Parts: sequence; C-alpha cells; structure tokens
Amino acid sequence: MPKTVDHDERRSMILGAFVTLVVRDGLHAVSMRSVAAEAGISLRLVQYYFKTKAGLKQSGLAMLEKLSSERWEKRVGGLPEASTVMETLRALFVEALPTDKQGREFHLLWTAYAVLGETDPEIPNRMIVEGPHRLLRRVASLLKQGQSLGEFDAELDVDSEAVVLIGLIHGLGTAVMIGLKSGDVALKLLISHLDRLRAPRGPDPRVLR
Amino acid sequence: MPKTVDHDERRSMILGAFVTLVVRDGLHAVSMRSVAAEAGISLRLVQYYFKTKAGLKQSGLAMLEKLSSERWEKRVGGLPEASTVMETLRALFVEALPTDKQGREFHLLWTAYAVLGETDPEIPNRMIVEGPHRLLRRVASLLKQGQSLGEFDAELDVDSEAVVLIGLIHGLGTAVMIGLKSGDVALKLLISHLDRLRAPRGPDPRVLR
DNA sequence: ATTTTTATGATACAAGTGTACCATGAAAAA
DNA sequence: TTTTTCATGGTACACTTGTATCATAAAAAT
Repeated sequence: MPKTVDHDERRSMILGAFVTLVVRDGLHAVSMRSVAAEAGISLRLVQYYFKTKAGLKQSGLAMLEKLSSERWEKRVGGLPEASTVMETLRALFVEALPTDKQGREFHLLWTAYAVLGETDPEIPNRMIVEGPHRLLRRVASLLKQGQSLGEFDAELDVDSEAVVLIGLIHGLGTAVMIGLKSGDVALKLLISHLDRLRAPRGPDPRVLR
Repeated sequence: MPKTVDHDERRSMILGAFVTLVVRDGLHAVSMRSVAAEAGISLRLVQYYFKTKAGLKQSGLAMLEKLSSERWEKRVGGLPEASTVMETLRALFVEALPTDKQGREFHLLWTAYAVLGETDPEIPNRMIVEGPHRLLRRVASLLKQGQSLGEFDAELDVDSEAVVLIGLIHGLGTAVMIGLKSGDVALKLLISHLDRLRAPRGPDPRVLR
C-alpha cells in the first residue's frame, strides 16, 4: 500500500463536512459535490470513501448515533460519584434538549433522518429506532434504580414512565426547535415532570420517615 | 373570462396529488412534474396554478394546517353535548396521534415541514409555529375550563401543563411513527398522564369537598 | 364580428444530480 | 528495478430539476 492514509479519519473528516451541510442546507439539499467542496477534496474522493450517496447518508446516521452515545457516556461519567438518579436524568435532559448549538444540531439531524426513513427505503427502519430504543431501556433502568433507592414512587411502572419521558424529551425538543418555547422553559417543565414521579412524603428519600 | 374554471377547486385537486406524493416519496422528492403526472395534468398547469415550487410547498403547508383545524373542529363538534373536558382532550389525543392512516400522514407531513422550515428560508417560521401555538392556547383554555369545573387540580399551572401535553403528543407520535411503540400504548400513556392532572380527593368535584 | 382574456399545451434551456470511467503519481512488494 | 496496489484527479454521460417562452383553443367582452 502506498500513501498509507487513515481511512477512518478520512471518512469522519468527510462526515464532518456532511453534517455541516445538513445543518446549514438540510438533509435533502446535500450533494456529493457540495460535501466534496465543503471538505476541500475532489468529488472522486467522496465516491472513493463512501461509494454511493446512500452509503454517505447511512454513514452519517451511524456516526450521529455513535457521537450521541459517546457524549452521553461522557456526561454521565463526568458526574460526581455520589450523584442521585434524579441528577443523572437531569443531565440527560440537558444533553438531549436542543438548548445549545450542538443540541440543536443533533435534534435537527435526527428528526431529518426520522422523516427521511419514513419514505426512503435506503434508510432501514432499525437504524432509526435503534438509538431511541437503547435510550428507552437506559432510562427505564435508571428509573428502576431510583425506585429501589427510594427516590421514585415504588408504584410507578418504570417502562411506561420511561416512554413518557423520552416522548416528552423529543416533543419538547421540537417545541424548542420551532421556537414555540425556549430551552429554559422546556428544561424546567421536564424537571417538574420528573418531580411528579418522586416518592410520596419524606423530604430525604434515604432517610425513611 | 373563457372556460370559467374553479381555481380553488383546481388548486386543492393539485394539492391532493401533492400530498399523496409527499406521503409516498417524501417532501424532498416531490417535483413539479411528478405532481403534474399524479394529478393527470400537464406541467404547465402546475406552474399556472402555483407559479413556483416554493408556492406549491407553501400552499401545501397552509392546506395541511387548514385541514387539521377543520378535522379537529368537526370531531369536537361531534362530541355529545354534555362531554367533560377530559373527554374532549381524549378526543384530541385520538385525533392527533398517528394511529390511523390519516393520522400518520398528518404527522409525517407536519414533521417534514418542521424539518424543512429549519433550513429553508422559503418556509417562514411563523407558518410552522402558528398551528402548534393555536393548539397550545386551545389546550390551555380547555385545562382551565376543566379546572373551574373541578375536573382538574386547581393548583395546576395550566399553561405549563398544556405545553407538556402537546409536547407529549408530538413526542409519543414520533415514537409511534418510527415503530418504537404502538398507537394503543401511546394513547394509554397519554390518558394516564392526563389522569395525573385530576383533582385530588372528592368524588364529585362540583361539590366542594 | 372583432378583440381581449383565460386556460392549457408543448417545449426549450441552463443548471445540477449521481455514477462510471480513465488516467496517474507514488509508495510498497517482488 | 520492476510490478502491483492504493489514493487521487478529471471528466463524461444520462437524467432530472425549476423556470421561461411561444403557441393556441375557446369563451367572454366589445
């Protein structure tokens, strides 16, 4: 092999340009040529590293999924050792709501893919549903853990509440995106909703009273 | 004027073809020519009645908004005279969730436009936010009415709860669309959520405690 | 009966699209 | 040193796109 170039690095560099363009012009408006131009390379190279446009779009979605997973892991990892489940979930809200530029980008990207996946057979449905499903299980597991620690009402059906939570996250996220409500308000509403799930009576859950 | 053709009828006929194509191929894939073919007319006529493609897309969104308003009015109007606020809201859920074909179409269309509006300057943001905003006020007003009738907890901040409700409707709707959860489950979750807002203790709310 | 207006058809045009193909420098393998 | 393999450039092809233009049947207005 000659030039010994790092394919993975090359690919993620191109995907960076891809994401930039999707955010700016919309997923539908991105072309092989525009990606090449944005990445500062030739059209031929975009073909070389992704073969087809469908490949590029699929890789874009896969990368989106991976990146968001990593960010979430990192944020949870950065939490203090003795954090409550409540605090962990709050961190998820901050991460998932489109409050900052990164959050807006993610929401836009994901929703665009969700819409595209509804009509485009080149985007398999499982690629869309996979991420939310993982998140769903994770939230349910957190709620269950919170239940056993006495943070949340023991009567709750954690699976149901998890669905409601991620539905609420996405729905409020969309409300923020279109400018119906601000990110701050959405976050506050999400937290108040979570407060409703708290264990009844007793200010400190760890002290049984 | 010669042929004396009904422009409005013509336009809504073409918009019907437009919607059919958006649902089948996605908003991004609809072209002037495909709309013409689907409507069984010539390309020239699509131009004639909508001038430009931007005009077609804007009219599509406007029609979507109008149709959904009308459907909602009709459903509420069809409710029995003595319906509770709770029942009215339940009717909204059934109408808004993508449970049947029509519901799925609406959710897909609206979300596609919301995504498009994020990057396309030809779709003014107010056209996107207008519908949700009207719905928001309506739900808030219903909740308030329900409060004064004793159906809902008097302590509730109805405006906040309205935002949570429409966020939940949209979020769960998306969950149904991508196949994360079924429409039945989503509806059940929405209703249980509404139950949480019920007035505490007291079987007959109209009799004070 | 002539003129004007309306509704429609056909088509041309420039731009942009994804993909395929051919060429080539350079580095590793032989 | 020759040969093979990899990374890249350039470009051509067949389509599709939105829009503009020219033409015309027919009906209303004059």
